[in-house]
Amino acid sequence: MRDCPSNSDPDNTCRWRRRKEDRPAEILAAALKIFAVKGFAATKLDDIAKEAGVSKGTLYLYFESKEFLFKSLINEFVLPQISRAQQLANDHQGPVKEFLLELAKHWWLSVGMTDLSGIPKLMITEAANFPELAKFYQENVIQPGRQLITELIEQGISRNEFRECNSSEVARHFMGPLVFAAIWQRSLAPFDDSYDVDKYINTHLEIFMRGLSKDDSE
Amino acid sequence: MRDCPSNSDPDNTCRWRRRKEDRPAEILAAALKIFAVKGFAATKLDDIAKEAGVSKGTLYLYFESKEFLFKSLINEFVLPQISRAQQLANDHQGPVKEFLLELAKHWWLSVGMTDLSGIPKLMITEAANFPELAKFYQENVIQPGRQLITELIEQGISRNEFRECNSSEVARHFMGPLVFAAIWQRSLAPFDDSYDVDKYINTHLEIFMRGLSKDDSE
Amino acid sequence: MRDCPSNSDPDNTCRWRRRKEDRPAEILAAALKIFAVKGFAATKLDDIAKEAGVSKGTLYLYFESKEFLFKSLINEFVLPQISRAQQLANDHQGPVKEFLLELAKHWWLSVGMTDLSGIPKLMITEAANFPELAKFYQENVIQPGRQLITELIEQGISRNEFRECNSSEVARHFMGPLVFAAIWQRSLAPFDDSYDVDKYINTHLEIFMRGLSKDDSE
Amino acid sequence: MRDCPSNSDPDNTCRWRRRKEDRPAEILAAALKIFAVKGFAATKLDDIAKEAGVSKGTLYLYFESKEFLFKSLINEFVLPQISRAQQLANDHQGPVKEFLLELAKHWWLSVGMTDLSGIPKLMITEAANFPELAKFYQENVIQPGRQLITELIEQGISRNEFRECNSSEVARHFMGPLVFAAIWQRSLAPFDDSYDVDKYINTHLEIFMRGLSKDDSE
DNA sequence: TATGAATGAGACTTCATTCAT
DNA sequence: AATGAATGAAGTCTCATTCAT
Repeated sequence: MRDCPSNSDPDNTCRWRRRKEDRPAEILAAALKIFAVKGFAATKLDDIAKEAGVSKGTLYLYFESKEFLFKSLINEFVLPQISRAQQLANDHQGPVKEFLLELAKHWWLSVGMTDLSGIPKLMITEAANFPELAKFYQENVIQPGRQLITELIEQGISRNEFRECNSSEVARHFMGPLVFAAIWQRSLAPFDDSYDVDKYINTHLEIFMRGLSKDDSE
Repeated sequence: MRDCPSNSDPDNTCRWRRRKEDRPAEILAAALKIFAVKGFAATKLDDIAKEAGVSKGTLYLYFESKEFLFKSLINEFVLPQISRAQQLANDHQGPVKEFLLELAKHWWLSVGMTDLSGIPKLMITEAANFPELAKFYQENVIQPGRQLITELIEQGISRNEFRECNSSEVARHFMGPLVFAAIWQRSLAPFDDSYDVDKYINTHLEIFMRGLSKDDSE
Repeated sequence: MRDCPSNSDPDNTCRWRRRKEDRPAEILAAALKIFAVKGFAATKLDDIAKEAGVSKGTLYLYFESKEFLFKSLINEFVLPQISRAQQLANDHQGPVKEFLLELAKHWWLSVGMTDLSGIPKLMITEAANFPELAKFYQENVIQPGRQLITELIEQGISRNEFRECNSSEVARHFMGPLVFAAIWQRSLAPFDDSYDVDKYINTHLEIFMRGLSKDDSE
Repeated sequence: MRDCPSNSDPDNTCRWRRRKEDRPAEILAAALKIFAVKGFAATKLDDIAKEAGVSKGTLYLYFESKEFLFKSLINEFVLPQISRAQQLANDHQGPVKEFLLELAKHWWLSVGMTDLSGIPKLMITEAANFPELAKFYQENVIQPGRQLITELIEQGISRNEFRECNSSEVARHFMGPLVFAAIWQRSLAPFDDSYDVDKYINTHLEIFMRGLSKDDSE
C-alpha cells in the first residue's frame, strides 16, 4: 500500500510512488529528526526532504513554508501527549509513589528515549525565536503536565505517603531532571563516555523519592 | 568620529572614549547575548555588530569568521570558570554541605543568573552542529566540574556528613538542576508566570541535601 | 467520473456530457481568458486548467508545453479573423463611408468586446518575448487588415466621398483607436469611472469621418 | 564622482565602486528598461542587475523586493510628469490649437520616444496584476492629464477656435493615439517596416485638428 | 582602525513538466 | 483519456564576507 506494487517495482527504485495519506506524517517525522539535531535555522529543507525520501518541492504540497512545517511539527506531536498521561492518572490504583515511578518510566519510554524528545529540546532551543509556539507549549503541555504531578503529590500527602511540601514546586523537580536527561541525551551525552541515562534517571527518582518521603518512612 | 577627538580631550577625561583594546571583549559580550537568544544559525552578524555598537566590518578585524567568533566566545568565557571553582574548593574549611551550598550560590550568582548562562544553553543547543566544541566543553568544563563535586561528596561521606552513595552519579544531580534552571530561564521561563528561579534552586538544594543526608541526620 | 456514465445516459441527452472532441477548444478559450488578463509569464497552468475545468495534466495531452499552448492560441483565434473582413468587403455595395462604419461595428462586436480582444492585447504585451509570433501576427493580421482599409479609403476617394489623403497612413488611424479601445477595456478602463467605450468609439468614428470628408461635403 | 578616481582605477574595472546616492536612480532606470520590454513576471532581477551594472544583492540594498522595485518605478517616473504639463499650460499664450500641438510635441519628445514610454506600456500590461498601482496611475496621471486637455479644448471653444463638442470625450482622442503610438513603438512597430511614428503622429494631429475645427475655419 | 556598500553563494519557494495510477 | 502527486530547474531573497574609502 505504501510503495509501488512490488511486482512492477521489485527494487523499490520507483520515484513516482503515490502515498498521499502517509506523506504528511512521514515528512513530519523526518522534520522532527533534523530540526531536533540542528535547530530551526540551521536545518535545510533539502535535508528534511532527503530524510523523508522525497524531493524539496514535495514538502510544499503539504506544508506551505518552513515555518509552518515547524509549527505543524509541534502541534502534531505535542497534542497527543497531553491527554495520555491524564488517562493513565485516572486509571491508577494503589500507592502514589508507585504510580509516579510508573509515570516516569512511561514518559521515558514513549518520549524521553524516542525521537519525540526532540520536541522539548526544540522548544528550549527556539522559544525566543517562536514565542507564540513557546506560549502554546507552556500552556498546553508544561502546565497541564505539572498540574497532574502536583495533584498526585498532594494525593500522596493526604494518603500519608509523602511529607508535607509545596506540591507545585516539588512537581517541577519531578519532571525537570527527566526532561533534562532527554535533552542531555541529544546534546552533550555523546561526548560523555561515563554517562548512562538509565542510571541517571534511577538516581534521580531515588533522590526525589527519598526527599519526599516521611522521615520515619524507613 | 565615534571617539572623542584627541585634541578636544587632552586630559582623557571623556567618559565615552572608546578604548580600542576592549573591542574584542565588547564584541564577545555582544555575541554571547545574541547567540544565546537565537542560536548560532539564526544570529546575524549585523545584530551582533549593532549590540556591540560597531559596524559589521569591524567584527572581521578581530574575528576571522562567524564560526570563529562563536568558538572564541566559548573559549573566552569558559576557561576562566574552570579554575575558579577549584580555587574555592582548595580554600574551603568546615562542613562539606555548607560548602556545596556556597558553591551552588556562587555558580548561580556568577553564571546562572548572568549572561554567562548563555554558554551552557549554547552548548546544548549547538552540540550537534559543533562537535569539536562540545567535546572541548565536555572535557574541560563538565568533567572537571563534576570531578570537583564528586570529590566533595566523597569527602562528605568520609566525614560522615553524607550517606554512602555513588558519588560520581550523585554529583550529576547536584549540578543538573542548576544548569537546567539557567537554561529554563533563557527559554520557557518567560512564558511561565508561576516560575520563580530562586525558589526552584532552593527547593532543589533542599531535596538534594535531604536525599544525601544520613537518615538520622535530623 | 466527470462525464455522465454512458450506461446511465443512453440517449445522450445529458446536458453536461463532456464532448472529448471539444477539449482543445475549451482549453484554448480558457487560456485566452487567463493569458489576456495576466500575460504569459504571470499565468499559471493551474489557473488555465481550473478555468477549463480539467486537471493540469490534461493540458499536456493536447499541448506539448505552455509556450506551445500560447502559440496555438494565437494561431487558432487569429487566422479566422483575417478572411472574414475580406469576405464582407467583397460583398458590400453602396457608400464606402457606411461600409467602414459597418466594418468598425462588426469588428467591435466580434472582437473588441469579446474575449478575442485579448489577442491584440497579448500581441502588444508579449511581442518582445515572442518575436516570431509578433512577426506572424503583423504579416498575417495587421497588414492584410490595413491593406483592406487602405483599399476602401482609396475607393472612397475615387468615388469622391473622401478628400485626397495618404490612404495607407490614414488607414492606421481608422483601426488604431478601435484596437486601443479594446486594450484599454482590458487594462485601465476598470479604474476610470467616466469611461464609456461606446461613446469613445462613436466619437472616434465621428472625428475620423469628419477629418476624411471633403470640406464641402456637409 | 560617480566612479573610482581615475588615477587609482584608470581602466574602470574596479568592482567596488561606491555611489550610494546614484544607485537608486540607476537601478530604477535599468528596471524600467527591462520591465517595459518583458513585463513584470518575465523580468529576472538578474537582468535588471546586469543592466544596472550591479549584483543581484545590491538591488536589495535599495528596494526591499521585486514588487517594491516595480512600484517605486512607477512612482518615481510618474509623479514628475504630472506637474510639468500643467506648468506649460499656465505659461502659454496665443491660440489654443498651437499650444495643443506644442504639448503633443513636448510629450512625445520627453515621454513617447524615451524610455519613459515604458510606463504607459507597463500600466496597460500589468493593470490587472497590480490594481492599486493602476488606480493610482489612473487618478494621478491619466485623469489630471485629461483634465488639462479638456480645459484647453473648452478654452479653444470659447475663443471660437474650435467647434462645439463634448470636450472631455474629445480630450481622450487627443491623447489616445499618442499613447498608442508610444506603445506600438515598443511592441509591433519593429515588425512593421512601413511604420513611421512621426508620420503617424502628424497624421493624427491633422485629422484631430480638422475634426475639431469649425467648418468655415479654412 | 573603522566603515558600510557591494558581492555572490546558498537558502527558500514556485511552478512547468512528468508519469504511475 | 484523465488525473494530480511528485519532481527539480530556476527564480527570489538573505546574509556572511570583502574591500575601497
